[in-house]
Amino acid sequence: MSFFEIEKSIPGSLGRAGVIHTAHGDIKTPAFISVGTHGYVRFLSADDLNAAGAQAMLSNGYHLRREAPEIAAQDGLANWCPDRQDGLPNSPWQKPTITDSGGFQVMSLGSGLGKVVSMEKERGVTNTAHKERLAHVSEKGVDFTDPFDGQPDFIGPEESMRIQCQIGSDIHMAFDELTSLADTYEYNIEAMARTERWAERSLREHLKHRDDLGYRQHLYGVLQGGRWEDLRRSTAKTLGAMTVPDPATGAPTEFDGFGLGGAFLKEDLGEILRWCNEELPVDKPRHLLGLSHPDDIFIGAEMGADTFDCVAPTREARHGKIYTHDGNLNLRQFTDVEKPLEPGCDCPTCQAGWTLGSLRALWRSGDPKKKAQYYRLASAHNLRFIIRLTEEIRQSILEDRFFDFRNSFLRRYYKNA
RNA sequence: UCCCGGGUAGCUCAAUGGUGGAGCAAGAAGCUGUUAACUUCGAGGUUGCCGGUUCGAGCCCGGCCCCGGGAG
Repeated sequence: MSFFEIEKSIPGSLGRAGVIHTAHGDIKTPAFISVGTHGYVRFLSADDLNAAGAQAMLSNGYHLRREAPEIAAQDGLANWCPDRQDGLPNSPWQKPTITDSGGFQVMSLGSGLGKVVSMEKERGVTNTAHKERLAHVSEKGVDFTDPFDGQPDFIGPEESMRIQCQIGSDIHMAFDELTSLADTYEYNIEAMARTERWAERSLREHLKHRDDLGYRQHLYGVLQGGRWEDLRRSTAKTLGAMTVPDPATGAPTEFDGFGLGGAFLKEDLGEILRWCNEELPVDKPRHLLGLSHPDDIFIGAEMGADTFDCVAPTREARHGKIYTHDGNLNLRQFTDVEKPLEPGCDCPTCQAGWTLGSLRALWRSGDPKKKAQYYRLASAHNLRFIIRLTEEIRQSILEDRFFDFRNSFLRRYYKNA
């Protein structure tokens, strides 16, 4: 059985529905992967994730670097009981897992430290001064300063691969450098070429350790190149064709899939994904890193992305944004204890009868336990909303009605925008 | 009844006699491979009341009204 199978494609476009097979279960695509940076999704238990229809969880190699040996000793991330900070009981996820390499932190602790990741042109992004950064890039790798305790850590491709292979996620990302919207064409050439060299080193190291925990772990190469067509097509060809000899058999070995990375302007996203995916091998899965607003998911699915991850559904829930088919609600504005979040919603929160006013009361109370309950209920709702969206996109592809579904969904969702 | 302390934004409190501020709450905006139960932003005032001294009073003086503590 191959790692990835395509079940149906969208006629005339790059999109498809398929299934990824891992040692810890299958992922039916397109799929949204919920983000559990520290090995668990904040304020949601494994049972909550299952109730929301989650198929997989994405954690972070940088943030779990110190726990990695302990995770390996417990047979990998799927079986690991994390020491949770949100008061929920510790229990393992036991389903497919993905880890990011720490490449996002190269930007978020480096050039983007203290800034938001924006897709809006008019926001005018600037880079953080070098001396203020907590991540400094060299050819060898990245010197990080831990944002909490100030401890230094060096992580390069080899270190990232060893960490991820100890964590034992089913899918790893090659160690990459995410550039910011403020970076120039010239800097993107430099960073992309370095990311390609890091990709080869990542693949070489990964092959040494991918079976260390007794099951096959997979590696995705990550595409950068900013908003430039020549860079995107070039790196897609380079990484799509990259091979390294398997240390056991000597057989040329490729990446198992690809991560689509970068900071995007919304208006550029579709074109950039098209450039990448027209060049990448068709039969390998592609993960669009870090996006989940409905318009982005539709563009991603149309342009051939198979999986998505993002902190937005859960973070925005904690910050009072409630997702609905008619657009998002700011919970601050809703006090009606009779009004449902969304009539007919199949999420556990709505099924249990929670309303906008009752959730708002929990959120605005001064009681930490009630607030934690709010975070859980709202996160479950938003997560279910986005997961259901990917389920429906998948179904629409299988039934040959993707564009009809897209048009009706987006028209309603953004009608007030 | 007397003594002491206090009365300033919704709350807790700042403010040499010289343009009344902060934290929290409330309100609004933002958030896209989590430094994020976070960040940003406005708005909010007859300084208990009445009078006096002063160029100028939240502040000093007198009276009154509340609140807390103590004494009897």
